[in-house]
Amino acid sequence: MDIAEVAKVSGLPASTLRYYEEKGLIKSYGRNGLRRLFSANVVERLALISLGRNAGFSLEEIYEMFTPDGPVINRELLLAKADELENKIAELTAMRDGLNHAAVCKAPNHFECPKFLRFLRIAGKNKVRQPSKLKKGDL
Amino acid sequence: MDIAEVAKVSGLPASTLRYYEEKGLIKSYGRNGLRRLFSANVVERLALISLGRNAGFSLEEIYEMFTPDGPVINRELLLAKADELENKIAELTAMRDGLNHAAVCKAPNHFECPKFLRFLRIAGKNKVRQPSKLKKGDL
DNA sequence: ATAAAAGTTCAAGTCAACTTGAAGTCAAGC
DNA sequence: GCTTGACTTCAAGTTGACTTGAACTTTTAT
Repeated sequence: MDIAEVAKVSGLPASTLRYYEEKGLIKSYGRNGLRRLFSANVVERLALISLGRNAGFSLEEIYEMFTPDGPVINRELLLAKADELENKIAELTAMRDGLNHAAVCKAPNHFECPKFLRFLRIAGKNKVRQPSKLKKGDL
Repeated sequence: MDIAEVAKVSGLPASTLRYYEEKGLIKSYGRNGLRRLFSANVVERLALISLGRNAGFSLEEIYEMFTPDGPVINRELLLAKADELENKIAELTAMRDGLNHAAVCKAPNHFECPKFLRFLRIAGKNKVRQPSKLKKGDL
């Protein structure tokens, strides 16, 4: 497939595909003249990347998950990431419940609603790192 | 509370608190000389902001969720956001399962493992917008 | 054979969400 | 009452993830 076709089926702009290739997240198997040639499985790989991005992982983290770390497969890493997701799922669930409640709650201000505060507290129990970077003693 | 105390209990740097105030996400009730004074409830508000950020919402989206939209409370918006979360939860769950499986899978390459591909496909069913912006026909 | 369409590189630009630095102001403890 | 350290503003810098533009090369359709 050429880059335009990959762009079409993946929904990602060609510029993004070049960028991902540069970062080592996908690769082309060769060239037709100057033009990159991609094999079909790149599409699944891209789906996985999008999934990871959507889940809040950085491109670098995703790269690490893809890459066998030395001779051993990165079993530990994958399990750790699965665990991160587990925590995040719990958080999102609490937030979803909080929002659904807030939408119908009669309290003048959600911070005065005990139910709402309870969801907040549940969410707070799973201290998950922030999306981007966080330094020193944050949270 | 002064800014240092809020920083301490929230875990966020003072610079972030000033930034959030500038963006209208939190407010100080007054000043002691130049110094901002915050009431205690700002801490819960910050927890909610962090939760939202962690869930992948932008500061602007979070601001909108906080702000009653005209005379009517933003019921629709909150329910829509809850729904977004619902989709995201499904995606994260599929990804978590995929990772847990990949960690123990014997297949030489996950893209050849039918189980793994199934998780990918499940995740793909819920088309959720990307974390940042996405244009035209993406995904 | 040739011109348009599509691809290429590389440098620079953009955007959100902060952080950092310089220069100044105050309040509190001694 | 004076220093010191915590705070202030404002402008500029940073990072990740891309996007855009200019200048150029091919492929492909006519």
